[in-house]
Formats: sequence, C-alpha cells, structure tokens
Amino acid sequence: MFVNSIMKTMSHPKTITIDENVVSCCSPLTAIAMSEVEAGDIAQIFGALSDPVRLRMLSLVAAEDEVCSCALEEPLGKSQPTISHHTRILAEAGLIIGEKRGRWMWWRIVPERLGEVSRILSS
Amino acid sequence: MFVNSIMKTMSHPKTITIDENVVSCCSPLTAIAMSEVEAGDIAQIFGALSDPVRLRMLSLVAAEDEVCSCALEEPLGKSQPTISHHTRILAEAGLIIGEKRGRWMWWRIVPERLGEVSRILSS
DNA sequence: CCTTTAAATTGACATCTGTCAATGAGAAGA
DNA sequence: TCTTCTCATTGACAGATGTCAATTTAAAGG
Repeated sequence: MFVNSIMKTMSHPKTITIDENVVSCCSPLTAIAMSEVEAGDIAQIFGALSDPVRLRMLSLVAAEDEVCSCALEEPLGKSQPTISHHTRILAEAGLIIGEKRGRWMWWRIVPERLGEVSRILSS
Repeated sequence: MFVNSIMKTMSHPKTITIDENVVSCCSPLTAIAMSEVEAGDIAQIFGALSDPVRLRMLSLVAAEDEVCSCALEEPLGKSQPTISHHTRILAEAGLIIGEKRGRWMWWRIVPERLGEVSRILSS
C-alpha cells in the first residue's frame, strides 16, 4: 500500500538541523533589564509568528502529527516558493522542524520551543 | 514634595482607550483551523513583539509599576518620536496601557493580555 | 497671554518583508 | 540516462516598517 511504498523507497532520514545556538532563549519579560542581544533573539522568534500565513501554517502543522510541504500550498493559497520561504522562517525560529524523506519534506512542530516562547510572556 | 506637586497639578486622569474589539483573541494554536481574520489579529500582536526596541521597552515597563515616556528615551537610545511610535504600537496591541497625567504619559503593562498571548502558544 | 515642557503627528528615507515567475538541485522510477 | 516530481534558491518588485528632524498639540506655570 501507499505508506509502505514510501517506506521502501525513502532514503535515510535526514534531519534538518537549525542553528539552536543562534537564540539565547528565554527568560521571562518581567526579569530585569533585557539585553540587546537577547531582545534581538526573541524578536526574531516573534517575527516568525507575526505573519498571518505563518500562523495558519503553524496551526495546520500543529493539527497533525506531520505535514508535507506539498499539503500546505492549497489550504494557504500561496505559491510553492512562498510556502518554502515561510517554512524556512518558522524552522529558523525553532518553531517547526523538517525532515526530508524521499522527495517529500515533512514538518512537525517543536512543542518545547512553543513552551519556551509561551513562558516569556507569562509573568 | 515631588509626588504631591504632581498630584496637585494633574488634571483628571484620562485613560487611553484602545480598540479592544480589533482583536479576536486567543484560542490555542493547536485548536483546529485558524481563520484568516484570527490569524491577522494574532499576527498584529506578535508583530508588536517582533522588534528588539519594543521588547526592551516592555521589559522596562514590566520592571516598574509605571514608567513615564520620558524615562524610556535614554535607556533605549532612541529619539522621542521613535519612543512615541513604539509605545503606540504596543498599546494598540493591548500589551501596555497609557494614562496621561499633566504633561506626562505613564505606561504600565496589561498582565491579562500578556497571559492571553502566552496561552496561544501553550498547547 | 506668553513661555516652557512632554508627547503626538507629519514627512522623508533607507531597510526589511511577502510574493511569485523562473530556474536549479536532488530523489525516484522507467 | 532521461523524465518526472518536490522543494530550494534567485531575482524582481510592491508595500510595510523603523528611524529621526521638524512641526504641532496640549498642559502648567508664570
């Protein structure tokens, strides 16, 4: 069946690694005197969350275990390069992680990262 | 003394009202199918949080009970119009609230709002 | 009134950002 | 190898955004 044919033909799972150390995350806001570098790092994450298309994308991925890039174009109504652009930004922020299997790129959310960001706002 | 002289000269406290109904906040991300309008509203909030200057501004305000606009220019190293610009954006996102007393504009954070936004990311 | 002071607004400008058509890079199957 | 398919990259462009000088508005105190 379909899944098996994928399993048989897929190459060794390649995990897309994202610079984790780019981000010095994440002490709560109410803690004293946020440094400029910390502010820049956190701003990058919120920047990833500041676009409607990316938020709906995140919502779509969160609703499933894994979502293929190809399954995002239609519900979001955006071109393939645009989808690729947005997944990259979310991945660079550490909010999703991608794995290429065969020709398909599969995305899942990173719950721990979501939690980290959530904790920044909770006093 | 200083505080009293302020109390005596201040006009009736005018609370700055911000369009609350602009934002249809805030169901968690993992809930099904975020609508386009909801995504737009939430994106606006995260957009307010996506700038390093505004994050440090928020941090400064959160560290005190109230902070005067005039007390923000120096630590943030930005001009008065720029400070005004950023406070406005944070206020429009409902993250801070301002009150004009005499010549001074006093800002405080809106903890409930911070909580709302935090809850969007917590699955 | 007139002056002073704090903040908002306006206008200008450089930079950043979202978008897509065109193209390139890898993987799978024939 | 050749074709097909999925995704990434590039280049271009319109629109959004951060910044400040200059100006306006509004409040206080002579």
